[in-house]
Amino acid sequence: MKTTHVADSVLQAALDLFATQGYATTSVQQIVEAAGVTKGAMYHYFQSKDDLLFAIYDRMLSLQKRHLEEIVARGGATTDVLRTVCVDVVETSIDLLAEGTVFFRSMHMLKDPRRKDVIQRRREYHDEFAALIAQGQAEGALRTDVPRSVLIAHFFSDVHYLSYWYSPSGPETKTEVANQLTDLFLRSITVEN
Amino acid sequence: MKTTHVADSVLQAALDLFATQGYATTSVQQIVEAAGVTKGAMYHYFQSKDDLLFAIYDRMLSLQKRHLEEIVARGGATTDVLRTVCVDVVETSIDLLAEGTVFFRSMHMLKDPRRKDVIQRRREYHDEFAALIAQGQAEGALRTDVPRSVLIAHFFSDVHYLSYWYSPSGPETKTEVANQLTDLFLRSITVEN
DNA sequence: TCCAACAAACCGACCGGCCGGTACGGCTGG
DNA sequence: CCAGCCGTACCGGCCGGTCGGTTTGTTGGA
Repeated sequence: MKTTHVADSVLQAALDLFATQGYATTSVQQIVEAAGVTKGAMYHYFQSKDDLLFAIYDRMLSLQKRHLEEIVARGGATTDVLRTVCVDVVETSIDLLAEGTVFFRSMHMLKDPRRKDVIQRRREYHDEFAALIAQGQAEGALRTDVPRSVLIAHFFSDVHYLSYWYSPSGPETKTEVANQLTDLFLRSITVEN
Repeated sequence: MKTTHVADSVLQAALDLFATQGYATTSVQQIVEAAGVTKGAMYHYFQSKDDLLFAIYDRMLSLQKRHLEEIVARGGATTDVLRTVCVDVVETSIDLLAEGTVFFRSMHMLKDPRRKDVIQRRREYHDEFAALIAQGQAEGALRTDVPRSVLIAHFFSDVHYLSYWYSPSGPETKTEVANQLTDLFLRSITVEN
């Protein structure tokens, strides 16, 4: 436990600073000062500044994927599963608001082997969601007159945009927003009665 | 015309590089080399690297605002105006895809007097859109059981996300996508029959 | 129980390199 | 001949990363 204290506080400081100032404009010196450690200590646990960014992404992607798979594994009617997934994705994204901010803003800064890795895992996540939509379409519950890729982009756009407008101290709780956005999304992609 | 040739090519090069590499990781040297001019020439027309970023934002915001006001001034039934606005915003955003990428990714890099200015103009734009939604609600055409701020975020999220997935060389034309996204949005915010 | 021996954790001064910006001089069209 | 236009060489500063050395912890043999 004691061993990872330095690494943890560095990661937290990096996350905060990256989210507020951006990755490129945050110096390693700022990070270690905010974390209360020295550069030497930091470079003992991380190989590069890039490592910090990747660690943030890694944690977020792992958590999101785990959530998605747990819900899908639980089973149920397709539309119910889809609704549960949507609500959970929004709620999780609100929990990880800072990570999301950094993710979308600074992904292009990752060096190449790791950037490819992140893109691939993100794609897998998208594909799993796409499979749910496809299943709903096959069952006749979801509309097919709009390309599936557009439907998916339409959903993830909401998730993506959260960090640009949602504030935990605002009028709505994360659960309310999650249900509202999910409702708007499902209403738009369900076949007319 | 000749006078602005240097300024134009610098701006174009800056836009391309900012969109692909990010603002902070693009050096002034790269920009002037890509534009085929020298640093001295560039600094004759721009005061700082910041100027380039602001010029890009300024052009985009002006164009978007002009479009919105023209459509609103043209008048008509509220829901028709709203549809026209939505389609136009998406189409315009696709035309300015690179600008959008830079905007959302690098806005936090703008120095403060100008950042405030950009945020303010963006807010005015949002407010004008919000007024349209409010009018639709007052007429009973749009639902009121979801906070208006959420409805608005729901729309702008689509616009925002375009630069992350849409490609002009992809299967769908900008007009198709504009109509599809507008349709999804309006369907979700219209009152049930 | 104590100490030698070693490893891991950590420190912080330092480095090469690049970056935004400037100084200044020459060119050139009117 | 002058005023704007542009080229070039250069600067101070900061940044990511390193490296030799010190401290702290741990192990094992007598």
